[in-house]
Amino acid sequence: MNAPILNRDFYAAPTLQVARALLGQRLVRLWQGQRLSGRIVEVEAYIGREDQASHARRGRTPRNAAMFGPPGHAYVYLIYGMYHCLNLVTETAGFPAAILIRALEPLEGVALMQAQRGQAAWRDLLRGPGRLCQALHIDLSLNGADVCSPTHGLWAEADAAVPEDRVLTTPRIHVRGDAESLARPWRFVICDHPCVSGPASLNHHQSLSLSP
DNA sequence: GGATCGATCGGCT
DNA sequence: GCCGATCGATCCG
Repeated sequence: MNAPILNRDFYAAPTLQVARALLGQRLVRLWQGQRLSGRIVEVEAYIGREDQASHARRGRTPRNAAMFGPPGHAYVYLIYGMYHCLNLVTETAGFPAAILIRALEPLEGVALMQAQRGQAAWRDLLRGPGRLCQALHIDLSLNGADVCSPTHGLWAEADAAVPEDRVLTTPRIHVRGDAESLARPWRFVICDHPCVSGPASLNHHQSLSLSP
């Protein structure tokens, strides 16, 4: 009696809405018959060709083709020659949009994931887009995989809802682009969650020091 | 064909 | 905070 797998309609919606709705849901990887999973605590949206921080800014290429495909599929790419990043494709075929999964709170298969990640501490196990792909055995073989069915061993399940006052939006981190793209608050995190990979709360000291 | 670069991470100063 | 690892995709000529 597992929770239902999030379906195509869930992903075939405005990307910012999907990004917000993914917080709190459970990302599941079936690996050699074992469930590895974590709660989604940090995501980033990449929307359209006008988004200068998106891989789709220069149009469709072999690497980013999945972003232009139908919703509810994975877009996985290799970065810095050593890590992978997982995105979930949104909206409609032909329009490039996806959500980068940046961090998870470990739930199931913790010992197996730790074995895969050099016995990383619980808090660091899935904290970061490269780390979570390593722990969940996600690589280029999953690029384009349908995540609306259990077929490829990767999907998201309905789980705990996150109340509005627990959600923080910030600009995306570690990205390049024009000032407009960099300013967009398209990063969504669960406020103050220990497994978030970047700023997880508004910094009161900074706010105070910036005030006259 | 060759040069450059990156939605990262871990180790070190 | 800074630096190097490491390699496929992309861009330039």
